[in-house]
Amino acid sequence: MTTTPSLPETDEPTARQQAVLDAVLSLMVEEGDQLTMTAVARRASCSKETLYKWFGDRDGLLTATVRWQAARVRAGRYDRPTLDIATLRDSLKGFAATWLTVISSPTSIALNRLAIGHAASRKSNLGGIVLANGRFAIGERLRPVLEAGREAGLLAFEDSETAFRSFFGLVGRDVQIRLLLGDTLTLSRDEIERDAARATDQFLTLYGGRVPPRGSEETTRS
Amino acid sequence: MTTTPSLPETDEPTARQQAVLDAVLSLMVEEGDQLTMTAVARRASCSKETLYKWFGDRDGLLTATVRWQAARVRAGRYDRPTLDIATLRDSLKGFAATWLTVISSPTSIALNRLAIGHAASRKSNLGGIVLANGRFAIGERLRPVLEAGREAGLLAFEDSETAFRSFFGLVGRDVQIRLLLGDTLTLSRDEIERDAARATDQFLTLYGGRVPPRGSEETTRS
DNA sequence: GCCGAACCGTAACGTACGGTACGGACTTTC
DNA sequence: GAAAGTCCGTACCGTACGTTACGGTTCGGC
Repeated sequence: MTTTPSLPETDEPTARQQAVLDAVLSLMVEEGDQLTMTAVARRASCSKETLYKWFGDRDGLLTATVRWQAARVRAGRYDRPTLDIATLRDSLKGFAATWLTVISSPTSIALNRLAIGHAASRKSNLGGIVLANGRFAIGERLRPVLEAGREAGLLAFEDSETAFRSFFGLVGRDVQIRLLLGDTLTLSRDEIERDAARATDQFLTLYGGRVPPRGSEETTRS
Repeated sequence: MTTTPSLPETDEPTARQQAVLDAVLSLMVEEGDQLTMTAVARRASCSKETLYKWFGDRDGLLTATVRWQAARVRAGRYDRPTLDIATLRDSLKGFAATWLTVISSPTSIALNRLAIGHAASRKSNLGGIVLANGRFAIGERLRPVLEAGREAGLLAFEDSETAFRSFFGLVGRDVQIRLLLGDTLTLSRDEIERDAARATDQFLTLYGGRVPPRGSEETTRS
């Protein structure tokens, strides 16, 4: 309690601090459980005293790590959706592929495992942070796309949130829970592209509006 | 290492041992993280020595608990599917409702959190056991239903596993990951019924065979 | 050249918890 | 009715790890 931690909430960590957080991430991916303060200090070539001065305590370090990774993932940006079906399909497919890539990455798996483990106890809701920057962030970013699609008559739904949740399910299916539980399941670039296309076509079949999804093509097959 | 644990793999635990395992489950749900051997002994009114004699070590106790809960869930049984669309729809809807009920139960949440936490380290794959008795078990039980539906011309797909994964996604959507991460999300009996019906109708829209899903009804709405 | 701040490496402390040992009580067996 | 077995309650041990403290080094400012 000598000094207040220098990362209260919002301000960007310094380059050195970012290096420490990257060390936490790499250690989390490689060692999984053994994420001890001593190991972090050794990997990051810094002293434990510095860790405590910067991040307060272990939870502070983990929280900063989650925020740091979230900020990195948030980097991607998406255009304003236009009004034709091809662009809409491309936007959805891009979202799906990005999402699959994220949830199947070792970093995401390790991070979600950590947050889920912490959600079991009460303190320091890493789970809430991960939810806000993962599931809910992508929902918010996809919403304008869906609503633009509806205004253009390409989609039909009452609640964009409900529609998104179906899309979410069609894209992710059982992938995330299987990976979190340790199933050895590798998604190649091609598989991700194919799954994204299939999920998008299925979503358009279910929620397509007055305009038929695409000519006379059938859409349920991959 | 004085005595070999009396629950090697297969045989049913005694009534007293079942009471201990139930104590573990209740403790897991209530206290989440603080699942210590001392706490289990106190809750179950038994000695730690007895715990170690019966279950070997902590992992043995947790493994036995997972198996015990799995055996309890597996109790449900399903009829041979018949050939008309109404029965198929009822079977699918029943599966969906059961699955939603299971994954939203506090016991399942606590158990999956524990298994996911353990999947991070190497030893003792609780994750594998949970996967085998959860995700994969329900897949195996649903497969004959799907294939009977295909043989009757009510469903069209190449791979039943692929079809099931889409059904799985339409049913579960983001529910499980949100609950695991600590989102406060309560599913009432009515909501589960409605979600199960919606997912089933959507699945039949995507994978319905030569016979149209049902008369002239639309199926994307809940 | 000197001072202080920042930081590294490491040793030390306190605690929590998995695992073990032991005494006492109750039940079963002969 | 005593010996043996089972199990409860509790004290104890060893270790791992979060947290703190301290000496030594580097570096910018004067």
